[in-house]
Amino acid sequence: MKIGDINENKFSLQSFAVPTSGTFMNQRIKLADVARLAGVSSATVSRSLNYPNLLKRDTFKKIQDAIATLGYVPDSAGRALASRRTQTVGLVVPTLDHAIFSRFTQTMQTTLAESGYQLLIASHEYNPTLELNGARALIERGVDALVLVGLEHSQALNELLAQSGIPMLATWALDRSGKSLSVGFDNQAASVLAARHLLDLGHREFGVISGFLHHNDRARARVEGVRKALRDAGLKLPAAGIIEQPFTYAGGRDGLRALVALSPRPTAVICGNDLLAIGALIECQAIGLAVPQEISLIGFDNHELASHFAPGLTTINVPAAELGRVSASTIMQLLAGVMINAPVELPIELVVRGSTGPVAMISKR
Amino acid sequence: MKIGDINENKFSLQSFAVPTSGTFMNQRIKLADVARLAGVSSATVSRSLNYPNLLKRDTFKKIQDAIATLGYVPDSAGRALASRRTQTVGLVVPTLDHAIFSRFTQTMQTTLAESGYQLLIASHEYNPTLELNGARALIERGVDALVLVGLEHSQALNELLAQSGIPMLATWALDRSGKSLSVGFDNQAASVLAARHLLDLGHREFGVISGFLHHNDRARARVEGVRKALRDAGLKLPAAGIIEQPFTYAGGRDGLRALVALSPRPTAVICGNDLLAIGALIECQAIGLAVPQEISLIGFDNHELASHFAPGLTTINVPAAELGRVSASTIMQLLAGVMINAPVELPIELVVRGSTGPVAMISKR
DNA sequence: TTGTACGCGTTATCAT
DNA sequence: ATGATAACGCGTACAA
Repeated sequence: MKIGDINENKFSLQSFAVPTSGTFMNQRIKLADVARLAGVSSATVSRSLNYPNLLKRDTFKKIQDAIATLGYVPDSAGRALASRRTQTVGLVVPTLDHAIFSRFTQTMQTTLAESGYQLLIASHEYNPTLELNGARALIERGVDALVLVGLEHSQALNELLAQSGIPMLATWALDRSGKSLSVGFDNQAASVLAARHLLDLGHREFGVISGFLHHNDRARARVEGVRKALRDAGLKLPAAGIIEQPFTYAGGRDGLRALVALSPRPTAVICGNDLLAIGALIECQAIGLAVPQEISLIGFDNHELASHFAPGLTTINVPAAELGRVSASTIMQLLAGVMINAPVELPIELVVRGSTGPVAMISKR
Repeated sequence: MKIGDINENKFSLQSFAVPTSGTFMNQRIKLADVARLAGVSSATVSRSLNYPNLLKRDTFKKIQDAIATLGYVPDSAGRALASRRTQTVGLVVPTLDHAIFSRFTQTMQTTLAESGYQLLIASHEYNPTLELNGARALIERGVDALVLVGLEHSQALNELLAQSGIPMLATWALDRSGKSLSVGFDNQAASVLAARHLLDLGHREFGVISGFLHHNDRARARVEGVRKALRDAGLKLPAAGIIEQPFTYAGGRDGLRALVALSPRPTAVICGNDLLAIGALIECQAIGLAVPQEISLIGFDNHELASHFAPGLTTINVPAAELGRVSASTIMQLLAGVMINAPVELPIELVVRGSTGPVAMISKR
């Protein structure tokens, strides 16, 4: 082959680049170059990429060889423009700083990558404006689908979603109304489970350490679950018994300190997530309150850590990794044209631990 | 205006879509539509997007109005194809499951978003093949720059990077050779600092709990630092004193159990990251070893948690969030054409805590 | 300051 | 089974 064969209108002195050469070679190779080297039309090369089984074995091989020798890499911009799809999924999360969301993101990314999809992320730190901007940015990038956390969003975001017509998946919650497709679990039922368990143990005075309820429908559902379970038992959760704190260890410590100052003092405390629960545990330890002998603590989310150093803690395990996997595959189905018309509910578990390990697993499903 | 004005070749019965209408309206609006409504050429609309100050105030306003009424959203595929840039940065991390990397990712994303860039991520779980695949996928997506963790990569990945000619940034490490641009800190110097501190306290028997050293140049550098400090003091780190464990709490527990079984038993233990350090702490607590009275523990990374429940732990604070910020802005500079020819080094700190809080902060810079 | 016209790299439609 | 060619939506010389 001659040098000029590569990109008809350029002339270059270097011997044609093999992929293993780390030398300078920035004349980007395109589909047409491959076609010329393989002696076929560019349409055929394109087909070899997208519908390989439409080609004669022989032609396919020739093209594969040409691609290899030239080190051709398809350009996704051209591809996106022509095909109107980017093979890209957008994810908007509150933050990656919480283990549950980073774990969720991690498995989503891995699962999508297995199917050739890439993940574009944005985070909003529980700020609706940032959430809107993030979603808009991802939509502009042409994501084929968008994954959001929770059901409630700003009016502007809902409009943007409706207008863009892009497939959307809500996660970490269930939309029973059927207005949007959702994959998640029942936050309220989970804390009902927790509160019932504590009621069964004889507790009557409850406290809740929650994250900020504003702009967080999951957090509100969790508090609501406690309220409901108590109401069903003829009890009431006093307003003072709900402490809103930032999702940090320090928040958990402060929350517990506030609760033990109440009278009557709660004997049972339900924490909105793992950071809060562990913070509360640390504070108990610091002020010499035995868990669960003197005070029962239930924490949401994944408590690998808590189970190590405070075996008495009861936890509600939230399936963050599983949620990522299921969300990703649900998205893939959507994009493949499969109609899904019911929320996908994942089971949750209440894990009651004695000093030596789990003594009971109560599942909600 | 007439309905047919929007997209010359289509006819639609609906009144033209205002952005606040959540109705069906999926004839995507393009630059030319805006141009027509504003009564200007499409070139002018394009300029209003990219070089607004080249326009007459008046023209600009007209175009803004048209954009607003039509709810126009630029298509990044067309833009990328024409401009050869995607306003997208790729990040390949080992995993988002470790707090340091998710925190790093979080701040990178936020910082990039502030400048209109989006973040595409891939993770590889310390598997070089997955790292290669991830990088390749991101490059195919046309990322304007690529951020990797560490300096050592597979031969194939190095070749891919060289061939693609895409701007690359190495993070979490420093490339003093100047072969690649890097932003990070000196992992080895950090653990020298830690080991010296322990030597000064009179310790002579050392142990190290590390992550797996294979395919992890940062972990190797950390162990090497301990070895070096001991060598300088005329001591030797025995091979049996280096325990490789998975980066988990359980790994830390197992590691500590292995170390205390040695004879002579180490009185000083340096852990490769926070999960390992906290695991080791938990194990100390479980077997009734007082920290730091009976055994001194130093852990890498961010120990907000450890500082809460084990105030005696000395930590090497790794600036994960700061690293994300600096990495992002370094990338932005690179893309703006700024030449950077030295590694960007971030300071690290050894935080020595007494029972009530920090008693010393030893900085390395 | 604004308009004209072409090209970016790929897919898809229609032939053959 | 393969080829020719017209989109896809935008940026940017160059011209005016």
